[in-house]
Amino acid sequence: MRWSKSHLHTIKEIPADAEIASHQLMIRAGYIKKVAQGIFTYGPLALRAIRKFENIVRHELNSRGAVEVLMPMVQPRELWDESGRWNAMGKSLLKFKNRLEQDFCLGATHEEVVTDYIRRDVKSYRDLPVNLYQIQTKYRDEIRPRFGLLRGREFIMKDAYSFDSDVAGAHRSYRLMFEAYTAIFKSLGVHFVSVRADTGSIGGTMSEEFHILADSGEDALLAAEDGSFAANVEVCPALDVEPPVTNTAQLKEVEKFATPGLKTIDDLSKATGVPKHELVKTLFYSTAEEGSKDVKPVCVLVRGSDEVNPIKLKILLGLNEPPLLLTEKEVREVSGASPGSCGPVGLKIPIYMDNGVFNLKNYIVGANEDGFHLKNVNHNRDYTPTEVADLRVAREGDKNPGGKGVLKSYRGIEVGHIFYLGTKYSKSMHATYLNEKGEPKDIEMGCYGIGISRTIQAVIEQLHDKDGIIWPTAIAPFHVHICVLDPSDTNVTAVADKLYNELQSQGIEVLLDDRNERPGVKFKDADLLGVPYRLNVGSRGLQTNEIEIIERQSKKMEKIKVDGVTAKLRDLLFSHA
RNA sequence: CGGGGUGUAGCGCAGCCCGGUAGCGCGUUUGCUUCGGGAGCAAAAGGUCGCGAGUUCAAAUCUCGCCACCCCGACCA
Repeated sequence: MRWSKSHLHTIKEIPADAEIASHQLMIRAGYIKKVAQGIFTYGPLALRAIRKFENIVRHELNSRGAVEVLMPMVQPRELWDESGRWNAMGKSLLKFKNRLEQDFCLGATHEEVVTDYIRRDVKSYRDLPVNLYQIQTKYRDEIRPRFGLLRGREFIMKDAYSFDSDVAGAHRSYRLMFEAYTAIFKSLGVHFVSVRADTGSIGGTMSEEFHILADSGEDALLAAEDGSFAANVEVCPALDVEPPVTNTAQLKEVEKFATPGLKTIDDLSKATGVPKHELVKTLFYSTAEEGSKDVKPVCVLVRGSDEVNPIKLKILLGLNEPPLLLTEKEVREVSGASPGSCGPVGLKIPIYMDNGVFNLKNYIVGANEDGFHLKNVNHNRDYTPTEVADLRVAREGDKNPGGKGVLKSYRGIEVGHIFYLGTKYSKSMHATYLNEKGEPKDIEMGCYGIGISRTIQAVIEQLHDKDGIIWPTAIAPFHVHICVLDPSDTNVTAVADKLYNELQSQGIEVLLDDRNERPGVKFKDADLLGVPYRLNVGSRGLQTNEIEIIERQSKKMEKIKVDGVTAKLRDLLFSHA
């Protein structure tokens, strides 16, 4: 591709509305242009990177028996009513009416459409298993789009759906996709991890996320250093390194004492001298469905040093969404006191206790009376917890639930997510098959997503330096970037053109900077765009029949004879594959 | 939706407090000189100051309303 004819435009200045490096670089390098909040046009170079990544994905999926299809972006309400998600998806599903006042939505995900598709054709166990996927634009009406392609409203996604006749088969399909995803992200040459994850609104019982590691990532991850365990903090079991010693202290009498103005655990710890991990925090959550007037409050107890993980509460209570904290007013109605002075004693609602509280004795809690706390409180004497469970947020330094050692924290960008769905959709949408005995059975399903456009930017977020992007060869828009340093020198342009043609004939993708610009401008732009190898073709070097080859990542330069360039690049690009 | 902030030339910003000629840098166009890490000089084009109303002789500037965008929280590939 010749720069002069390719609508490539870079900018020097950092755009004001881009916060993180990858977003700034994509805009500066002209890869993307914002059209509306969270909606972008992909420029020619971005599209090349996207297509390359798509083809890696296709290759790994096809080779494992998945079949590509393409489903509609506009979907009728009826299908979403069948699964119950027309309402359950909430506002992230963009709904609209056509001229006949019929309801439609833009595809945010395709479980409904794909289940409808297969149920029309799959009749027998002989038709299974099958795994269908597509690469397509999705629309989700995100609350707050940000970070460019990392959280867009419109984005390119690969979504795959597996259909099996039994659980064992579904697990095989799941493992196969796990292997495919591992191969896909490995081929990008980035640091990534797979972690245990929450299933969110998709549903299902088994789920793993793939993350590209980056400090600016939105997800907090915990992983053992020996690789024996990794999870999203959302679902990471919280285990104390030192198992709590059985406290054999004598139970003392409950005493009420005044704590005027003490509202936080910090205040209380300072005033009483009791360390935070021996204090008990009392919180209230609403377990009611969204939009319902009823609050259905529950009480949660954790140590003062811990935080409640609402997702664990969601899972424990079998809710669809993580419960929300009660407002101050609601807390007052439930407990009779404001949030700083609440405790479990005397409450008439379910009380869920975190494991960490269980071994405490003679502890301090709020008295459910403003300005007062109780000391020497003990559960199973002064109140009875409904259930004791793991409810706190795990953190760095906690015991590794999968083996030896402790957990370390990382930040990641979620680029892939695989779910075992079971029969959630096949049941509600009546997707059945006949087994060997002629009995109708619900089809076992799995679904598997990769954020294609997000991955492109996540790679940049992990691989860049102060000068620009550093593409891994696998998804680089071009392999080689030729800088024509003296565009008015016919000898220089002749050599550059010859190389351009010769390299392309060998399957090497070349961007030729043939603009009438000074060398410095071209060097800066080459670094910004991030193509793995750069050739400098200039009159100075051609005096000795030499040109320079520079590796983008290391900035290492080597001079080679013109004749040797093609062989050298073939060696660099393809030999170790 | 809650909290904070910003809207002035294609991009990045100043001007606003204290009302009176719309400015700077980058980019763009033309010419000359330059030519290996974002060149120099000269000239030029380009703006309903987010939108609407109000106050005033006079509003980018003061007041009110609306809109858009950005940042911090609850969702997700």
